[in-house]
Formats: sequence, structure tokens, C-alpha cells
Amino acid sequence: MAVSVEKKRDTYHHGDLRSALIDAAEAELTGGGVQGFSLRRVAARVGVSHSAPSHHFGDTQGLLVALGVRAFDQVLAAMETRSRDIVDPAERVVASGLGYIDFAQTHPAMFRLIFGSDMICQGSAELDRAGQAAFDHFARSISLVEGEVHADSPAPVAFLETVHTVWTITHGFAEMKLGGRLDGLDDGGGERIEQMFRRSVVAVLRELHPLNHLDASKNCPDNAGWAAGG
Amino acid sequence: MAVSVEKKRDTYHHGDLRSALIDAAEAELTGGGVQGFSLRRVAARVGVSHSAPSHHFGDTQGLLVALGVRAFDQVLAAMETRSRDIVDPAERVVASGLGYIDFAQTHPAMFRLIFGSDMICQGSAELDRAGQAAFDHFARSISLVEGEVHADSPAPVAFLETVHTVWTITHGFAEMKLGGRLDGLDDGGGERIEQMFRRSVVAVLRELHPLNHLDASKNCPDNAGWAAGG
DNA sequence: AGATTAATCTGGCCACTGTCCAGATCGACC
DNA sequence: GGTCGATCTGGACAGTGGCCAGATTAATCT
Repeated sequence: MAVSVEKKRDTYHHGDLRSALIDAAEAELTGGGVQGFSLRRVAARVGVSHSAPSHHFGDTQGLLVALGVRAFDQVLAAMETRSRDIVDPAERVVASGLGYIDFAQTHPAMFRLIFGSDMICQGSAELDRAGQAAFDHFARSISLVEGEVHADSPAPVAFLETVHTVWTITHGFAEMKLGGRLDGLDDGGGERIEQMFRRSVVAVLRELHPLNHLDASKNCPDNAGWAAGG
Repeated sequence: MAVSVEKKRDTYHHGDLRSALIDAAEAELTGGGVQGFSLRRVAARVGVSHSAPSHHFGDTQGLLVALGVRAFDQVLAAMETRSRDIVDPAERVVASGLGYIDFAQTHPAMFRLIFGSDMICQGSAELDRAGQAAFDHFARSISLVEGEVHADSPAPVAFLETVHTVWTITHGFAEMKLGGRLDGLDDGGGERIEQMFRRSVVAVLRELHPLNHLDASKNCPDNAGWAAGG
């Protein structure tokens, strides 16, 4: 057996078992993927009985939902970290998306947990909140492109469509890159994929504001664009 | 137990067990999702011993890979059916993508199997071929937009980038719609989402050919575009 | 034809899993 | 100090996938 008991504790009660289990679950998921996830191994990792988790999460799914909340928070953090220092509004949206894509690449199991799996089917309130927070980040970035803020009044439908579209395109790139289906284009560092993503987002944002100053080739070293050839 | 033995057979050998198992696996997957998949239930469904599948597929993953090949073929068929009668080149690309998105919606488990799960991690040759066939369909449609065919000479890099981008955007819409993350925009029939997808694809294709005749609003009842508001 | 070989399928075994439940232990509050 | 509820344990149970020896049958060879 490869997995052994990590900690022997002298007290009967753990003290902070709930968060310890979430930590262990993340490590377990990162190591073995969504498919090989085992609740008993998580318990053993913390050094606790195999049925202890049920008292905190009830179910395996309960633990994974709690872990999914953390995953959404991590996605949001990755987007914020990447986009924080960018001043250009459009490039800020791109940077948020790149943070999203990078998170999928560096934490594939956590990303699959909240998106690709059916272990978290019914949305808990906490999970919805965490997912909404990630969406709101996109919405805030895009509202800067638009130049206005929909703080009090409800956002117009067209604006929401743009946010959803940008999120969708970002998610598409994250999934395809994660699945290795863009490997044939990658010249090693992934700059080409990054340019493809940037052009896609800018094209959509330009569709929103055809008359403003958005320029797709502004941050592109290869000025000729898609049709230029390699 | 809800699942019972479907067929009692008099012969010791089944005759066509391999394809029967794939059929049963698809039914099982459709019913219970990727997570609740059970190889023993598949065997019981066909009316065969629980270890019979191993002689044909070796492993659970072997069976799922074979099922994944079928899933890719179904995706391709959905794209071809939807785009067959469309003459306008750009709208043909859109129609192929809509077939892709529709398949994800109507066959979520099969779609998740080939994309969202880690049960099929290492690509078998058959699976790669089936996935490549779906990609080639996109490539052929887009080459019609470009007006030239790269039959003998290798396709230029910029063209491949466009194909990958269109596929990626299509996949993003499929995933997000499947996850219910676009439900807030849907006015019931999904026409709004369809328009969002169409505009995204056309914007990308226009990026490829800025000077040609592509018009995003050609097939859009709402002529004002994204920024018009609801 | 008869005999040998290879393919196919069975049923039992093992380790492992998630969930349930009665009981042990212990912190908190009256 | 005593009671109550939260926390944790360990055993039980059905279900799972992979393995293996053996039964059965189709295919092939002589």
C-alpha cells in the first residue's frame, strides 16, 4: 500500500478536521485525478477513521462540493493575480482569461472537478456563489472596456451576452489546451495559443464596440494577423 | 436492483459480444453518467458473465475507449447532418458547430466521456483517428470560406490556427451550455445562444479574411448586433 | 473424418470502495 | 459535577474491477 497514515495524533478529537480533510482531498485529487478519488484514502491521509468525513460532509459528493468551492476561489485568484497590474482595459480582459487558462493547465484535476465531471451535479448555494464570483470578475473587466459600470441598475442584455461569450471562449481554450488538442500549434512556450486567444477575445470585444480604439495587433509581435501564415 | 439480465441465450458463445457490449455500454453511460458507470452492469445487461468483457477490451478503460471512438463518430455525423445542405460557406461552418453543440446537449454522457473525463487519458490510435476526422470536417468547411483547398500541399499555419480557434470556440459553447452556465441568457429555444455563437465564429472568420464578403448580420434577425441591447 | 489448437465465456477469488450504524470519547453548557 | 450533543471509531454490508483456473466451443490442421 503506497498511502500510509500521515499523522498520529494523541487527542481523540482532531480539532480542525473539516479543513484538514479539504486540504487532503485537494492533494488526493491532484495526485490521482477525479476518477481515482477515494474518500477512505483522504481519511487515511489525515490519520482519521474512514467514516469520520461523513460527520462533516455527509457524503463524498459533499466533500467534493466543498473542494469545488475552493477550486472556484482559486480560479478567481488566478485571474485577479494575472490581471491586477494591467491598465489597458481590453488587455486586462485577456489577462484574466489567460489566468483562467493557466489555472486549468496547472491544476487540471481541480479544473475538471468543477467543470468536466458529473460528481458535482446539483449546485449548492456556496458553489453557485463561488462560480458567480468568477463570472463577476469577467463582468467587471469587460465593463471597463465598455467604459461604464452597471453597479446599481441591472446590466443590459447585450453586455451580459458579451461577458458570457468571453467566458465561453476562455473556457474553450482552457479545455482544449488541457486536453492536449492544441499541442500541434504550440511552439513550446504557448505564445502562439496566447495570440490566438487574444485575437479571439479582441474580435468579440470589437464586435461590441466597433467604433472604439481597440486594436487587435497592439500587443501582437506578429503584426500581420491570422491570415499571414507562419 | 433495477438492472436485470436482458437476454438469456442458449449458446455458450454470444456470437457478437464485442459490439453488443459497446451498445450496452452506451446505454449504461447514457443512463448513469460517467461517474456511475459499472462494467459489471454492462455485462449483466448483455446477459453475460461479469468478466467476459475483459477478453474483448482487456480493461474498463479499453471498453470506454472503444465507446469514445463511437462518440467521436457521432459528433462528426451530427456536424455533417447539420451542415450538409448549407451552401453559404461561413454559415456552413456555423452549422457544423451547431451540430457539435447540439450533440453535447443531447448526448451529455458521451460528450463528457471523450472530453471532460480522465478515464480516456492516453490516446489510442483509433481514438486519435476518430478525433482527427472531426477536426478535418471543420478544416474542410473553413477551407471553403477561404476559397482554396489544401489537398496535396500541407495547410498553412495560419489556416490551422483558424480551424483550431473555431473548434475551440465551438467546444466552449458546447461545454458552457451543457453545464447550464448559459441558461440565464436562453429565451427558451436557445436562439440567443445560437446568435452569440454565430457572431463569434463570423468574427473569427472575418479576422481571417478582412476584405471578403462575410457579413455577421446576414443570418441574424436582430440586425443591430451585440451592442444593441435586448 | 478426427484431433489439436485457439478463441470465448464462466465463476470464484481478492483487495478496495462508499455508506450505514451502534458505541466510545470528549468538549460545552447548565 | 452532571448532562447533552458533537466528534470520532470500528465493524458490517453490498458493490466494484481485475485476476486466474477451468469449462465450452469454434476454427484449423492432419
